[in-house]
Parts: sequence; C-alpha cells; structure tokens
Amino acid sequence: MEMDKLVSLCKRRGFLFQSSEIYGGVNGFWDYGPLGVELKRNIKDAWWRDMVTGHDDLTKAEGAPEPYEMTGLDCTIIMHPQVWKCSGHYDLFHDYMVDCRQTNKRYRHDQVSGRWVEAKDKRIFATAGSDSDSPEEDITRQALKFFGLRNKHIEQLQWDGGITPLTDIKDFSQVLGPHAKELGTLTEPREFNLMFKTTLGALGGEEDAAFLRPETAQGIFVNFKNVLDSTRVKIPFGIAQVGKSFRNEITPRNFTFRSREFEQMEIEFFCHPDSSQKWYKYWRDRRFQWYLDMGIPEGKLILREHKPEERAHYSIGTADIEYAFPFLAEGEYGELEGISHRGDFDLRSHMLGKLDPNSEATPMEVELNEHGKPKYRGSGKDLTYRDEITNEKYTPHVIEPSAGADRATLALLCEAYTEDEAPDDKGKMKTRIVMKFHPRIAPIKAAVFPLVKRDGMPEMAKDIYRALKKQWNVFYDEKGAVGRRYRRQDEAGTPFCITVDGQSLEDQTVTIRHRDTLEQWRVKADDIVGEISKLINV
RNA sequence: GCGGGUGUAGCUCAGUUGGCAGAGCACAACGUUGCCAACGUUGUUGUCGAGGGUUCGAAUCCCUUCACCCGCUCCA
Repeated sequence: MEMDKLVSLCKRRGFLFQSSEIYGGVNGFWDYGPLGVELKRNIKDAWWRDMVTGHDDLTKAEGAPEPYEMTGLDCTIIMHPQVWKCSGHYDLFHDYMVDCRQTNKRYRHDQVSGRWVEAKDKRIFATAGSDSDSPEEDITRQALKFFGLRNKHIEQLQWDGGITPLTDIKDFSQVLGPHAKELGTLTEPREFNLMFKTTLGALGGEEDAAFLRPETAQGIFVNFKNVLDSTRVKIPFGIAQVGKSFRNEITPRNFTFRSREFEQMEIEFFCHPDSSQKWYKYWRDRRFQWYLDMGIPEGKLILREHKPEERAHYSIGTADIEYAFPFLAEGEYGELEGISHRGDFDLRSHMLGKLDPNSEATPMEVELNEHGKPKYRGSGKDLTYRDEITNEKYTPHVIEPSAGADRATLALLCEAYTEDEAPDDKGKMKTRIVMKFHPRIAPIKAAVFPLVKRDGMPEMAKDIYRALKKQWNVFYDEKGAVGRRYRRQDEAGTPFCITVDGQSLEDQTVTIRHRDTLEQWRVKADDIVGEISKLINV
C-alpha cells in the first residue's frame, strides 16, 4: 500500500487533515476529522477499558505474578518547571547545539572537546565530538590530517594546554570541527529546545518559563503519593493516563508518525523491586497481545528487546512494540509503544533530586553541581511505600508501558486500508477501497438504508436507525443508488450495512451486509439491536 | 539541518512558446430504476500553496517563503 493513497483517503473521507491547512499548514501538526476523531477515540476508549476500568483486580491475570489494581489520572499539561529538571528531560531535551556547515553534522556544544595545537606556523583548535570513543586520539588524528602530516611526524604538532571543552572557546574561526577538513565551519551555539517553552502569567519573564509536558508519565510520578493517600490501592498497582504531549521534533515526517503535538496512553506500574522483572515481562507480553487483538496481524508486529547498551544501565529491560509501517523500508519497523523497566529512578529523583544517570552505585546517587549540592533539588517529600502487612518500607520499582495513541491510530489506518475487486451492477469487477477496521474501533458501527426512498421503506429504516443510535454511532442514508451508499460506507470502514427492502414491508425482516465478504443475510427487524451487538463484540 | 522532487476544484491529474482556468471522479437537486461506485437532465465547486518581481499580459519566467513526498542527518 502506498502512503499517498491512505493520505488522500484520509483527507477525502475526513479522517485526518493538515493542521491550519487554509494557511498552508504547520509542520508536524495534524487534525482529526469527523471520522478520525471517532476512530482515535475508540482506540483510546478500548485501551482505557482494557487496561483500567475493565481490569479484574480480584483474579490473577494470565501471565501476571499476582492480582493487581489499576486506576487512572488526568493531570495538567503544564507542571512545575522543577518536574522536568528532576525527570532528566530538561538536561536531555535542552541543549546548545553547534552545526558543522561542511559535514552537516550536529553536536552538543558541551560535548565537543578540543585542544590548541600548532604546526607549520598555524595554530588551530582541533576537536572531537561526543561520538568519539577516544577524544585524545581523534583530536590528534584530526590535527595530523589538517596539517597533512603522517604519523611519524607527530612530533611536529606543538600542543598548547590540555583538552578543554568547546564551551571555553568564544571565537570559532580557528576551530576545526570534529569531522571537518577546514577551519571555522561550526555555527555559533544555538539553543535547541525539544520541550515547548511557555510563560506563566501575562507579564512573565524568563524566570516564569514553564514547559508543555513532553510525556504524561511525570504527572503520574508527582501524584504517586496523592493516589496512595486517596484510594487505598496497594502495591502492585498501576496508574494510567491518556493525554497530549509536546515535543519539538527535529524532523517531523511520515504523516502523523512523528508529530510535535501528540497523544500518549501511559501506565506507570508500581511494584516491589523483587518482582519487578516478572512484571516487566507481563506488561511487555500483555501490551503486545493488545495490538494483535486490535487487528494488527502477527507478521507485521514485532516485540524488540533493547540490547543492554541501548538502554539506561539502571533499567533491567526495555522493549519496543513495532509495526511495519508502509512508509518504512522492507524489514524496518516503527515504534508504537515502549515498555521499560525504570527501576526507582523517577520516584527517587522526585524525592532527593535528579539522580545521576551515569551513577554506577546502587542505589544510584544524586547528580551534584560544582558546589557539591544536588544539581536539581527534589521535592523532599517521602515517596516511599510501606507494606502494611510486612511493614517493609521501600521505593517501588516502576514498569512503564508508554503507547502513542496517534501511532496506534496510524497503524490501524494503514492496516485497514485495502483495495479489492467487487462486481458492479453489471457484474463487471471494479476496484473497491475498503477500510477493514475491527468492528470495535470502526468510526461508524452500522449504516441503515432504505433500498428506495418510497413505499414506507424510509420510515421503517429510520426506526431501526433510532433504535441502534441509542447504543452506537450509526449512519442513515437514503440518497442515490444503494450500491453507491455501500461503497461510501466501505471507505469509512463501516462493518455492517442494514437495508430495508420490499420484502421488509411484508415480513418485517431486513438484510445485513458484511463489509469484507459482501455477504448478505436476513434478520428480523426487531432483533437487529441484539444482532449488531453480537457482531460488534466478537 | 542538507540534497532532490511536488504543490492547479473535495480527490486524481492535464494545461503546448507567457495569451479566456480544464477533464474524470466526487458532490447537490429532480426524474427513472430497484441490492453493490446505475442511467438521464440540471447544477455547484478555483486566493493555480503564499508573498514579491519581470511583462501590455504570469498557473507558466525570476526571487523569497510555506507545506508535503523521497534520500541523507537526527531521533528523547
């Protein structure tokens, strides 16, 4: 399936529009149209129902170490700025970057280091980037290459001082970029903020800067104590949240896949450190199965465990659930959801101050500034948990299944898009576009048609429509040829069409037409609500 | 961020050398028909992505800019 066809159908039928389209659009922002909003809402509702409200906390779920509780939360998009400092996002997402005009490489300003060196009556600052395993060797190699010297003439390099960070250098005109061949190719350091900055208060200045959240998870951590104190939940339990997040993506691309404003469906699952590994496995497998249940075939979905070097060292495991999006190359997959074992990093960071992600100690140590104080102070609040039966007090470990609602929606749109052949009224085969959504997520569950607009057929059809409308989003249409009405519903992904015809008026039966098979069968008009209910809840 | 491509009706696209803005589909109404994009008649739809320039005249040539697609780069 070519992506263009899906994008065109999405616009034509009202699934997705470009944001602010009449003004030319904005890069990385997309709007959901009348059908799209239903589809996405159904996906979010299915997730919430399956993970939260529908969860049976009395029974041990298959694959789970023990029964557990689930609860929800809806926190604000703007939070106290300190939240993002302690979470690590401020440091990770907020950097000064320098670009190399020659190599088109980009470096973090504070991670480029270099050394003054003189040879052949020229003095330059040779550098190595953060990608370098051995800055000293790379700096030397860069210097040799620049001066056109061989290794055996290494003594011609006159070093001036030791390795210093690029941040100490004001004038870049004599700086040789980490992979550059000429001097002065690095741009001035530019602020690079992956978080959206905003201002609190109408007169707010720089000290009133706040951020739109880059993930919903932190709102759960900072409310951990509130949930414990207000609900009687006991570990193990999870807190779920659905909501918008914002990231200034460098390269928004691939339709809605990488958007700057997007919606997440996240769970923070709190458990005892000793059982955290089992819970990690449970959630990883449970979430994978959920996508299969939503209608994504096994062959297009992979569960990819991160290699140890790919994940933070304090994490016992991280796995991505990835889908073979059609815009990716053969054999490549795009992330739908990440499940990570975060240990106690978040809760302890919000207690004590941001932990040092490079700390090898157990438990991890707080990252300190040059004065030996915490780089970012924590809340100072006790976020530990006391087990009332064993009286054990500990900081819970966290398993985080973090899903993208827009990515799930996009995957299900891609998966649903089908072109097949169906006969027209003369029996000639014609290409048919049909969105084969699982009935549970289909924007419209059923359409009701009178075969023709006379003889009391519309009246009977309208009664059926009203009866169904009480429970589902259904659609009534009496205009034009019935074949055209069927095809329109195929493009909307409506799984069932109910038609009132001449026979209906005599024996009170109607036909149900199946979207995928085109099969039709008759049922009693009085049974239609139960019949549709049965068909949708398969 | 870099390189290439594209942008004309709701969708798909044509538009010659700079000379009246087009087609198919879709959509709406009416009629006929009566189960898979039907037929007939009638009708609606355009800042030609935006801004500027050249020109008597620009969808067409030039500059700037925005968006989308592809390839690099990046990707928490």
